[in-house]
Amino acid sequence: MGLDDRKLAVLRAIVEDYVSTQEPVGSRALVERHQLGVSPATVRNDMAVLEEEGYIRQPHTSAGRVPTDRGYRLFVDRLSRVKPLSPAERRAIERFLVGAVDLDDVVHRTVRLLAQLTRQVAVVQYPSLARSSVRHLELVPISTTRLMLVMIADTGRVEQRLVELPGPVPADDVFDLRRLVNEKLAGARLSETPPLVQALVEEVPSELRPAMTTLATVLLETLVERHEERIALAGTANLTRGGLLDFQGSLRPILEALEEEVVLLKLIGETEPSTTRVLIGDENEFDNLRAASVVSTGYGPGATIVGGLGVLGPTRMDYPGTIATVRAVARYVGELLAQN
Amino acid sequence: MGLDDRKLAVLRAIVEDYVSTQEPVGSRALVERHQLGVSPATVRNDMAVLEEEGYIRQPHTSAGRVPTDRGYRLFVDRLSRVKPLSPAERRAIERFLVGAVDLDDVVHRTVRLLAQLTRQVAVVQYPSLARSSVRHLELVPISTTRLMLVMIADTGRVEQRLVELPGPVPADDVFDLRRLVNEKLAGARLSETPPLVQALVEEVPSELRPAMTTLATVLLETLVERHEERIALAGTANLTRGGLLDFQGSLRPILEALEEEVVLLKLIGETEPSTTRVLIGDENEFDNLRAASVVSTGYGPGATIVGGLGVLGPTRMDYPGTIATVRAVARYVGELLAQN
DNA sequence: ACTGGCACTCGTTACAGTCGAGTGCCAGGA
DNA sequence: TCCTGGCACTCGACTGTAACGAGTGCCAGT
Repeated sequence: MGLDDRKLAVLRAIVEDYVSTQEPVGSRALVERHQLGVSPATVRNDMAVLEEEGYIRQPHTSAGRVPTDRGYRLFVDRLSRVKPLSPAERRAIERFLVGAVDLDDVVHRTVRLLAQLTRQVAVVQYPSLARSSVRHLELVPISTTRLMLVMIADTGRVEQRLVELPGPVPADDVFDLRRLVNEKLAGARLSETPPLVQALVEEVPSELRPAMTTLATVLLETLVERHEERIALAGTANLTRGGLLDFQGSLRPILEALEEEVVLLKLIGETEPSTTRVLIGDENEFDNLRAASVVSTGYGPGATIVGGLGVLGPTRMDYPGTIATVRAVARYVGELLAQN
Repeated sequence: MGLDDRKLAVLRAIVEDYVSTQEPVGSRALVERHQLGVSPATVRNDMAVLEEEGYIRQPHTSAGRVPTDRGYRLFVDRLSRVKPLSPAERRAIERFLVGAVDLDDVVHRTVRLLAQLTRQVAVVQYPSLARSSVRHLELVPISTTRLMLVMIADTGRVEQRLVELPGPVPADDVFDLRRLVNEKLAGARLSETPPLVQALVEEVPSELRPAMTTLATVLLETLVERHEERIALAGTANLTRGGLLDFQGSLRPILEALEEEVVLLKLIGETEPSTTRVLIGDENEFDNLRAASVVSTGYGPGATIVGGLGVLGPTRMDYPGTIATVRAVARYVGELLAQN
């Protein structure tokens, strides 16, 4: 059980070397590249203990050692030192994000930036509707029996839906509907709208009742149930970095997982606020992603969190660097959002 | 030069066999699996000619033959028979597309459907703004100096942009701006708006002039220059089908190309109307896609074309089947759009 | 508690040999 | 003239063997 300082140092050295060389690391190489102050034989003894405890393993009998998921976990929790961003990286972040023109633009730039800086697959969740408030609802007549409903949230998100009315509704009535809906809902948190919408249907003058009823249905669907979350993805080509060694030879399961919004949301959807979350290997719940790690965090204007972002890569990844980058990008995006 | 009927039949047989088995096909196997009515030796002579003409080649001296890009081209142009969709496929298409609730939904369902049916990477271009008309422009005040501009196109697309006004504009003025802008632009084709916007700025009452000027800038940017085209993608996991044999061992270049919207647009952006376009191997202009083929076509309500869709896969693909599917899906989507 | 030394394991590489699919070519026949 | 059977040849795929070497575990010595 007892892992003295040197054993921890050995584990750290193994992780660092393996991450950078991608090859199992042996005892001799270790003492050469790090100042451990002991001989290879001693290191071997330490390694035997580390292996017994499940922190490292040998791919085959006569090979060096490789960290296990558990080893990475220990490394991340206790051994990694914060790696400050290089000035070049800071500059890249700033340069990349100025000039963003609307929310879509911000999200797209962010996700590309993250992919580029970390050289991994980047995922950015649009500001969650659940955490947004209604800024304005617009009703645009398409024909006498059709409306386009446009919802603008305070986070900048815009959602639209076609509303098929039960019968023709004159322009004046549409005007009234718009006013009523906005009076009641503007400023409300999305998550609090259902009772308000319900109340609306009941309060509305009887001639507007049928139209309002269908409108309410669509509203609830749009605001609460459907779509809800959107996601942007970039850098899938980075999966091919490191040949086929990572991901045990097949990108198939990874690519499949990346196509599922639900999966991505679970991965980067923020849970505890403002912490950076690291999921290593089989710590995440999806079989397809057993060979991958995810580093994610929440972002938002000021202290509030409106969405998550993160990256996905091989378990053999540069955790300190990636964590630093993810955090930095999240902070910058938050500042950017605060300006709007 | 002269390719008699039998030689063409041989080529067709080679393509069909290679597509289904993924292995170089030899003369004996050919006569066994197809009723060519001649001996292997004869087929070998024909093969020699086909090879000389560049339609097939041998991976190595003692192997069977494999079609070249040129061979596929000839096959697609002259040898493939139309493959009718199976009833199951027809049903899948219908089932998949009913219940789509707005444009985003239509596009997403379509792209997933295409990927699923063809088992390849599917790409769907949103209805091109260039081919859309303005249905309505909405101005939503965010603060006294900020507006959210929302443009709704007749194709269902909705674009939004934040407008930073040069100074505070009272609500009444916003109201006027909205009316003016809609009077002038509603119904106009997007491509025809620039002069109209220009005229607007000049005609507007002087107290609205500064606001209208910035608004005009943003309008032009939104309507004509920026974003312009959007794209949906699905089925990247299908790239891993067929092991690493397709795409000469590395998905890297393919994945990189798929991340570039510009590339995708060039590939599936429709050129001549209503034709199905097939780009085989190096016929397309991107080095990264030398090992891939693209089947694409335009779609739109009725006879007009508003966007493109298609699939990307290995040159060794089932062209007749893929072409049939792409066409069918495009037709259904067109019908769906016509209903709105 | 650490170290040098040593036997051992086992994946990697190189090389030789066999097998067999597939070819090109030629001489003979319809 | 065109097709066919036959035959020698090529060359990749596979198999078996041997040498190599990185790395280990263990033990005796300091």
